[in-house]
Amino acid sequence: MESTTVNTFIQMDTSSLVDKVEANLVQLLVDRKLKIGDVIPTEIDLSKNLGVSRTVTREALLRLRMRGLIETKKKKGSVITSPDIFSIIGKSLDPHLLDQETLKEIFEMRLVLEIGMADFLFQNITAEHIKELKEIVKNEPDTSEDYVFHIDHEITFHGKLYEITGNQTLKKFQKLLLPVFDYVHNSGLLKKPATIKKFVSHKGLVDILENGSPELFRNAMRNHLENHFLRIFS
Amino acid sequence: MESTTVNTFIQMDTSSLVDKVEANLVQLLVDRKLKIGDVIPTEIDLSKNLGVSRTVTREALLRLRMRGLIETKKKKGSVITSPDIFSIIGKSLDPHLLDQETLKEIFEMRLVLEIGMADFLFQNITAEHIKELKEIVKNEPDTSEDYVFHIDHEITFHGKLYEITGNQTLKKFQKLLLPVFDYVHNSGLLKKPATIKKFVSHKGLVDILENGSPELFRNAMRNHLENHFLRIFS
DNA sequence: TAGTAGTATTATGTATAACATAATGCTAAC
DNA sequence: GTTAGCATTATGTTATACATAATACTACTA
Repeated sequence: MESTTVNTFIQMDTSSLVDKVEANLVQLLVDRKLKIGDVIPTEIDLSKNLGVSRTVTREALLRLRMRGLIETKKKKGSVITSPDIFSIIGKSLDPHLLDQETLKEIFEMRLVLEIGMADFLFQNITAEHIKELKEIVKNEPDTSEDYVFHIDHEITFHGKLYEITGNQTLKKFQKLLLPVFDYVHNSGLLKKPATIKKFVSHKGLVDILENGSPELFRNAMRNHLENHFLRIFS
Repeated sequence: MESTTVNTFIQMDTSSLVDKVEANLVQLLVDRKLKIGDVIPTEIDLSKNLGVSRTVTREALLRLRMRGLIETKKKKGSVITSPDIFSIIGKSLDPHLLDQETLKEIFEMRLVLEIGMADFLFQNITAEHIKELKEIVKNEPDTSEDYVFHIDHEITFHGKLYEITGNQTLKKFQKLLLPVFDYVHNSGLLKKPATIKKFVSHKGLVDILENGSPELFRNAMRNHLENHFLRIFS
């Protein structure tokens, strides 16, 4: 708690006009006064009704557009759209601009996700899924020796796992982070393959999915991913 | 593959001037021509050098600002900042604008994360952490009967767990999703508490962290969170 | 009458100029 | 040496005009 005297001060409203207009428009969406598919008035109409210049209106609309709340077409004006956070983020997530520490942590996060997924996998998996997974890993070498990670193959396999969980948001999240993984794989951050005594391959994972338990799967996945992981930082 | 005739057509460049300027500036960042902390020229200087109007430059800068790549101060101009994806997302993540299915999936995602965290928790946890956790759960009732979830208490406890992992990105991600949880808790989406035979309390979790194993913790956490989870959808 | 070329209309995209405002630095008075 | 007050500067905001692309409309031709 601060001194009572200080607390009597009123916080100034330092927000700009654009801030206010933006908040105003978002509030309209939240209140469902405007629903998905609705077209919103033209910049000029909005400006008149809000009592601000067209410039300000434009900047506010630009922000909404960047947030994925509207789409703007020439002539027809803007229409409300359902925001897909992850695709929005994806557009402005440039791995080149992340520092090494963050990249490492994102890799860790992937590890956490794929270990934590186990229960959902076993809960949702079907014979059909198993079949598809087997198809994916068919041409993969059996042992870990001189096994070269092919990033595309990696993505296909692990992407399938995310898909099996049935959780669209999770899947989108993975898709979002793909460029990051891709970047790490292609940018010399990876060291020589670390040799782990007993490396679990994709085939091994599929086998466990078919015959094993969530517990077994978690350990196997940890082993599998740690092999990647250890390659990033000495 | 399409017909060869069609392929001979050259894709038109439909991007707007603002698009180009934005890409141009981002490229500068990526190429490390501009580093974190650097101040970038004034809008007027940029406009002159790029050969576009101040309007265009402003819009491009606004986009960079929304992407968290720069911060703008009056008078001093803009400075390059290290982008914090999650705080950016947070600003444009409004639970009110998400549909029920997505909300449910985000809750599932939390479950996945907190189960998957187990290994990292046991790897990083110290006696000091245990002490702090015990302090947090001190005033909590022992059994599950008529136990009322206090959202603040929830956040404190689970937030601490994220913190213990030592993964800043993970922690930020949790912080990002907090408004979503808060919204769900306060918006009537939650049904009556589901009665699970053997409910694991926060105290139970701390106990396992002190004396148990990752395996035990995962099962306990699953049990613990499912109690929340079952309250969302009938 | 149907179909198309050409024109009009309209709303966003871009440019320019001017003033408002806030943060910073400078100067002079005490 | 401190501070009030002014000057400076770069962003914030307004206003106006024109460019451009998408749509709607019109009239002409087969």
